[in-house]
Amino acid sequence: MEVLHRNNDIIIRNLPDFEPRHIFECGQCFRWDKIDDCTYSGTAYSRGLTISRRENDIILYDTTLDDFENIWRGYFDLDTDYSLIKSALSDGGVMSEAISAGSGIRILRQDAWEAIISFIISASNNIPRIKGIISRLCESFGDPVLYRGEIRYSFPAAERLAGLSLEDLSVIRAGFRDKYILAAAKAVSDGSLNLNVLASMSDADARSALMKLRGVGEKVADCVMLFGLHRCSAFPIDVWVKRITELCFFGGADTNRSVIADFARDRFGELGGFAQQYLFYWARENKIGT
DNA sequence: CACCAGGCAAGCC
DNA sequence: GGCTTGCATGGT
Repeated sequence: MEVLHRNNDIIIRNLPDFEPRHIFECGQCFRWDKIDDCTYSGTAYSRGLTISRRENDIILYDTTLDDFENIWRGYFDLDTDYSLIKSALSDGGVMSEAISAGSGIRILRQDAWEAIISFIISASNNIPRIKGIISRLCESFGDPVLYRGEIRYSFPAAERLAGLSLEDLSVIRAGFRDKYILAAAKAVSDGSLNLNVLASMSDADARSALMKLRGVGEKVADCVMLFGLHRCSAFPIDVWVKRITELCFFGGADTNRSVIADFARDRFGELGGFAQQYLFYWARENKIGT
């Protein structure tokens, strides 16, 4: 991986296993929008960015070497070798098919607080609407962020949301999830859920600490584990993953989520989260079960 | 225009 | 413990 800094752009030469469409359309994040087939633009860690693939190069537009090293290098998980992960998960069967479909997926290292709120909002919701609610949340309560002459908004801090009333929050139209958002904000801002401590906990302890929050069950907790804490053994089982695993590994039979979770732990182990993302992307791309 | 969405909590047995 | 039901809102 060779990193060049030209004008205001960062160019990464010959970066394999990186496809913006796969990364941003696999359901892990909600603040990136498609510009064209190879280009997405979004906001993370209070920074705007447009990122594009040109052949084997990745271009990060209008950013700095400091932000690349301090934010984007980690955010895009650039120091992880996805070729190793993919070959370990390949089975010559359905996993190889799924990996082939989403070969450029990477698991973003997102902010834990943003992941908590984003996946509380995701419950019984569809992706376009989740994005809309989060967008209104940031525009209403985040801080302005300037990028390429455009005003964007940071993800609002827990302390900011903790001071709101349900009526204040009603502008984002989150439905029944509004009270969960406020309760989580209060828990984080008053220290009853300390995110620094959470990051240092064992997987089991972190998961059960998350599940003490209202609106956080097993699936949402696993999404926060995987996307917000980068605990890569987590295997969130949503409707898509349930359908695709039943179809591929249980002969299409309706299967209890705890049975699927046990299967995933045995089959994928520490790579469960990667397997889940390839399966999720593949299932959605092929509209499995719809 | 019904149906359902990257579920969860509460209430039941 | 496992199974049902209500939940706010709007995308398809």
